[in-house]
Amino acid sequence: MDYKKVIAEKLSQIAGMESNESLEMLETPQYSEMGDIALPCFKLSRTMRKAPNIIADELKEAFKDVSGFSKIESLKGYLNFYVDKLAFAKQTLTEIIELGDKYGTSEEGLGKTICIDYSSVNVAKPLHMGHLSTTVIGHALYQIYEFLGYNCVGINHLGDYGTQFGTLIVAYEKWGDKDAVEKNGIAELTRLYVKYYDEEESHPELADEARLWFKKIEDKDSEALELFNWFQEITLKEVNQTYALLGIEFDYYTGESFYTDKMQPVVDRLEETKLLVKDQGAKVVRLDEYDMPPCIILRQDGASLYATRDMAAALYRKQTFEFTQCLYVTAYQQDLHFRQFFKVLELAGYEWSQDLVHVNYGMVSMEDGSMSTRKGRVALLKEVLNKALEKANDIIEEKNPDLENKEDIARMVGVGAIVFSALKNNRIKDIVFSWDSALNFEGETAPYVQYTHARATSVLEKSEISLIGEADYTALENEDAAALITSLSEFREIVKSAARRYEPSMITRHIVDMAQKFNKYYFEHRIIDNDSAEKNRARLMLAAATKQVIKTGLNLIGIESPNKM
RNA sequence: GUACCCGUAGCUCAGCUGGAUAGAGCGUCUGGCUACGGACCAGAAGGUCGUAGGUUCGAAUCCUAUCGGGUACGCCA
Repeated sequence: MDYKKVIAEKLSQIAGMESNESLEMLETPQYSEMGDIALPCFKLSRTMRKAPNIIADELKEAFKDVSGFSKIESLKGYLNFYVDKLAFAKQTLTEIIELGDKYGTSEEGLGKTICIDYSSVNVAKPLHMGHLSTTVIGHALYQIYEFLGYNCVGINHLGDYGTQFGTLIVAYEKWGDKDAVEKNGIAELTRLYVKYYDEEESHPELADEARLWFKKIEDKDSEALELFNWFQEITLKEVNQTYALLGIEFDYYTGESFYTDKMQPVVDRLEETKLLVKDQGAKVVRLDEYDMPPCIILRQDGASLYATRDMAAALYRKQTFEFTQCLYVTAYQQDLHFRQFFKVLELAGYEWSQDLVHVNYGMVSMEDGSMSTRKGRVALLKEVLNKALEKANDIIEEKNPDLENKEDIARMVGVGAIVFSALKNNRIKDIVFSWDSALNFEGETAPYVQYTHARATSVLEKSEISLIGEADYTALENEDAAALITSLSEFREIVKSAARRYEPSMITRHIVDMAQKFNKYYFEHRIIDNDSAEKNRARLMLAAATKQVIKTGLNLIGIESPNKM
């Protein structure tokens, strides 16, 4: 039963409004003393030409016969509805327990496909902290949309195009060693890069060689391609270990180079629509009308650019996957780029350009300055994860040394802590990486929530009463239980909002909210007690429902829920 | 210079399409394990919601201006 709908329908009858219009007027009060659903009557006072408090009084009478509410109260121009707690508790808990991990799912996405472009690792470069946000946000959105019934396509848009790969071949040919690369992977490739740039200072002619090698890659010269593919293989093998640790898999690893032969149609279309104009030797699309600098499509030498490739990729994805939306999870530094190429596609007549979404996020920097590969200030993602894992392990040794599968649990907790910290705040916020806060396991953190889950599990295991059978929900007639049940029931809407706003942090925060309310309840009330089996059952159902929703929520943001820790 | 983003407690942040008394966590101080897991719970202290106008019955939320911080602005990605 949807209480808001019931109220909205009745209100529509009385005030003669559309039902969605009256639904929008309803809100959830800030304080539970003011009821569960509130109708502010201020706007009605204009059309009804009466004082809000009088309208509220009158509506109170009109709502008298509506069932499902234990009390309806008129207060200071608000009409406050108090839902029948017993019925609500029964409905919410039985629903969660019956649906299990399906609770919160939806069919809104059936038959729709969403492409998610995230993580975008560069060939021959390691994953560092700068990749954390895109990787975990993208993965969370993937999980969330799948949960809502969408078909998701996860794409790792590899950075595998550019002269840099020519330089890498030069470096490898001159100073490289097959075994060293096989053995040390990306670290060795990075060493070769650095060596190259050192040498280039005194031997500028190396740059010509690099350009030549890159040209060979583009021309699909077999020797060049073989080396390049090998570098890619080495890179993927290594980064996949980190992805595995995070529990992430991609459907496609189609990088920039994949689109090199797919750009002509884009250029042709821009020519046909007369959007492409020559400017200082380059070909651009002017965007002055839209308060943006021109979007460069072709360089003076005729070579394509970032925007050109991204447009080719968008076209390809539209044709291949027929997406209803295509999300790009990249940092806000690229805001302009996305606004530009979305606009160019729109001007070129691709009406689906409005389905392209730049899911931007803030930058990660180190405490002692900004993140820079050259200055060696990057924290590698795998190092951060390993450190968190060690910390989790230490805590387990200290608090629960007899725990089984310690390594597994330490992985879930340690990795969870890092993922959680990246999904706790709104995407747009910049993050200053600090070991202290990343390795903090108390308060609003993954371990806190996981601990709550383990606690609920523990109680459930301890009890011998089955969840099936008559339950006496009067055992849950207290503020703490009511607050928890409300929070659990809000989960569905939270998931939908998180999807609508591309904001996984909404889920993260709600999980914390549920955990806090459970812990409060747990502290104030016994779950297993010496009263009737029916009362015990009601309280156990509350614990079971909490366990379920926390687990589902954590899963959506890519975090596991250990039963013990 | 232009465009966009951010500004809420000492710190890190919530606050949905404007609604009643602005909320968490961390840190500080204090208290709580003889019953289901103390990675927990409770209490205290801490606020001109950057500033100034405006719209409104009502503004942290919308508009304008302004200050502070950030990002991006043609042949890199």
